[in-house]
Amino acid sequence: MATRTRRSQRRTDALSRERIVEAAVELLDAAGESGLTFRALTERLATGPGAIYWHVANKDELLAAATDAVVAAAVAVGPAVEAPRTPSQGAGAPVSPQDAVRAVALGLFDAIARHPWLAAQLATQLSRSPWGTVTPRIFESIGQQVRALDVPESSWFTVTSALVHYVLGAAGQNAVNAAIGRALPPGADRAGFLDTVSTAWEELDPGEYPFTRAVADQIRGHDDREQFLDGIDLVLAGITATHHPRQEHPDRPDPARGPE
Amino acid sequence: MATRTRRSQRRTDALSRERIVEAAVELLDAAGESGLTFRALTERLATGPGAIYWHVANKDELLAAATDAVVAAAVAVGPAVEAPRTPSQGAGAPVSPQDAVRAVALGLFDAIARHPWLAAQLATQLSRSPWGTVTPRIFESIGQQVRALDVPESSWFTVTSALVHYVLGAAGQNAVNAAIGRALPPGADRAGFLDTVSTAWEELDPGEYPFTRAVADQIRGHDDREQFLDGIDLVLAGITATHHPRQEHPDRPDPARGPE
DNA sequence: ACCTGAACACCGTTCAAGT
DNA sequence: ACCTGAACACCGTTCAAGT
Repeated sequence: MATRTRRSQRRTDALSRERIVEAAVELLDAAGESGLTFRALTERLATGPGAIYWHVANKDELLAAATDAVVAAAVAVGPAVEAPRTPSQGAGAPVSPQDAVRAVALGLFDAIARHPWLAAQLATQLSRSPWGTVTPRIFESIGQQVRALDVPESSWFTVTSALVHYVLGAAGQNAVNAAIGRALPPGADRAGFLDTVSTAWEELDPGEYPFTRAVADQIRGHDDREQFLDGIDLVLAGITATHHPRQEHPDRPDPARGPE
Repeated sequence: MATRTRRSQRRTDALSRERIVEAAVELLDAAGESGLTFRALTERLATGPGAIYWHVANKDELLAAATDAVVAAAVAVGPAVEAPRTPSQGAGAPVSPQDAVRAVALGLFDAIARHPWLAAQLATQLSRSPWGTVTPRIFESIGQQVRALDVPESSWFTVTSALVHYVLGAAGQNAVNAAIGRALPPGADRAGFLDTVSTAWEELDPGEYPFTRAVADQIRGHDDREQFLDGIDLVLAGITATHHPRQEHPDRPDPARGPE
């Protein structure tokens, strides 16, 4: 399971931005953000630092390129394992727009699970340059599904933003368990870890943390992906209740100006 | 507006973890994550690196402490400006649980707007140690409001997690505009910036980005906080539709095992 | 056009020594 | 118990020189 140093890699051909980014992703996967250094990179690519600087401007650009490459692959492929929740019917079977949203969301979720450094990197990247390639890529892949959701066009931006926000927040936070699972000693298992967190939460100060203590037990045996999808469904239900033509939502008087 | 080097600060008294964390936050606010170095810290505190290492273990711990301090202040105070959306009625006026959720969410939103480094730092912190102080702090402050939402206890964990995920994702992404507003040249204004992004999105490849191009115009004149609250309301509407006792949601057949 | 690799400025961290 | 500050290993980046 551990990716060993692959000396079998062809090292004869010329350097390229692509190969550099690929190596960067491998280093990030293997040892996290601190694992990506120009020293390690030059060693793996068998060159000097100057060669790398010929293809990328600096480390920030390299990190951005690595993030973009992983995100691009994630939204292109969709979720790694099972896609829609409906039973398998063969490829090309019609899926509901809701299932399509879930599939895209799971694709990003799984990407963060496979590349734990992605969570913090996405936050950094998005707040550094929203006009970069990463934001439109994610926005587009989710937005295309929103269009099929029968939501009025004036709400497209708001609704898509809400979904993107949820996905990024949830996927980021759930990088937790992926990272933990990797770091766990071979003896301990996932259930044991959840138990540890649950116990830690149960021991919080009762005056300050009454709610967290009360739900601490619900952590045990909970499934990341399942809860992630439950959250998506919550947002989808909210979209239906709020933006569906034939339905009113009685909860909020809408004091602010509506879109457009 | 720019925080100048405050030499007026009393520098006579002893160092403390508190003072170090405070200085760290100031450095982070002034120059971002790269602005926090032990060199800058020792200069500002007029000591040597050894003195700082007596109080904090290393830079990671210092970053975690700074993050926790800012989050603690944010969830304690609530939003910076206006709290509930209802017209002011004096302190202690009854607020709906929905408004309470919005207030807590806005508190975190505003904290990230004031401390742009917080977004990436939260992602890093949460994925590094979910059992740390930051996660329970956020979870508790939102969860206490969820309890008032009339949601069955078996759903507390799922519902609170969904809200937390949304808030972190949205607030993180919206650090964008705060950072931009700061970095903008004095001549350009916010509207001009939004116009730039909007235009950039409109120039994306039509084949690859049809949806993003279609909504690019909706970026112009959109308000961060307003959209953030719209997203919160979407989740709240979803909660009402899904978890409220007297209501069914027809959308999803719930194929997975329910909680508990 | 693309690559080499020594050199530079800067960083986090340590530790013997002081009070 | 708390602080000093020189020293160390390591990092991102540059640049004159090669092909």
